[in-house]
Amino acid sequence: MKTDGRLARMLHVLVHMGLLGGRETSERISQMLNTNPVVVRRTLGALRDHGIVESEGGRGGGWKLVRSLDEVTVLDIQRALNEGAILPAPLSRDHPSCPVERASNSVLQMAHAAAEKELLERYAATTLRQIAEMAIIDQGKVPPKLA
Amino acid sequence: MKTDGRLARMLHVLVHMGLLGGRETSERISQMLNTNPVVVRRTLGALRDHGIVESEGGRGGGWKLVRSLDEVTVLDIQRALNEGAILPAPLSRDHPSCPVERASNSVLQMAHAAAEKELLERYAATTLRQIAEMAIIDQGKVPPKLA
DNA sequence: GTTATCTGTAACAGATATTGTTACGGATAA
DNA sequence: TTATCCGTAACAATATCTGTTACAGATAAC
Repeated sequence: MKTDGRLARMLHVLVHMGLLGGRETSERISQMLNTNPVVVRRTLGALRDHGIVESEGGRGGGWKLVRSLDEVTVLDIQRALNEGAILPAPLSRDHPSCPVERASNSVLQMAHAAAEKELLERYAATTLRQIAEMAIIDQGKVPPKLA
Repeated sequence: MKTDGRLARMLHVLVHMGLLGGRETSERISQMLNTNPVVVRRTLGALRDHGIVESEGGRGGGWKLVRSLDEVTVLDIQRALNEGAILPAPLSRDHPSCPVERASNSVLQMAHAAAEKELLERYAATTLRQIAEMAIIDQGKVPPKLA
């Protein structure tokens, strides 16, 4: 299964934006993410539609985090990127009326629901501020002069 | 993200095979799964390599469940199909030395590990027998004459 | 008002993974 | 010897994210 790296990238860049405070162009952000400005505009566009960042065109324009780092959770970003289930159960639909298929699907459905609940709780409990603080501590652990 | 339907399909068909008791051809199994015999041979081949089913070629050949329904868990099937992580965290690798990227990845890694642990526990606690019993009860709930 | 910046989007190729098909070689029992 | 069946290669179809190029529209500087 291929992983979707947008959530990790958005967490990364939003924390940078929150720490820097000002407006950043998609060009600069694309350098932070080692990718293309269009990819940045495409993905940040979803966050703008959910009121997490704002964009401004023209000279001096760019992207800015609207809410405080304390007010944004990992779950907020996840929901902005994808409204559906995070861990959809991989069910089969070969013979929907077959009791065995239904029982198999039911088992998978319940297990995935429990896993998703665990994931959602942690996503909801983690703010961008906490990530920023982890990063600052990490930075202190490995001073440039010593590492 | 596209889902991988092999686990659900294998649970479905293994329960049928366990209840029927005998040997089934990939042609018949493909009808249970509403698909192609080659898909069946491909997927059941992975289970054979893990000692869950056996295959025999030639006339009268086919596939047979080697272990009892009580002895096979959902986790056994999952592991036979895919040895890797079930819920790999979608991390970014844009700037591996950036503390912010590392902190973001760390948060995602821990959350997914917790979710996967929950999922594994349920997979390990569910046997094919339990699925078979659920199917039988389900069948009783909706008698053909009434449904 | 012209120009240099920036965003918004369409369009298309590339990578990856499962699924569906066809084709054919090899093995086994009647 | 023949009718079955598995094993596997090969290829197209599908789906999703990603990377790129191209261009239209908006905005501030001059």
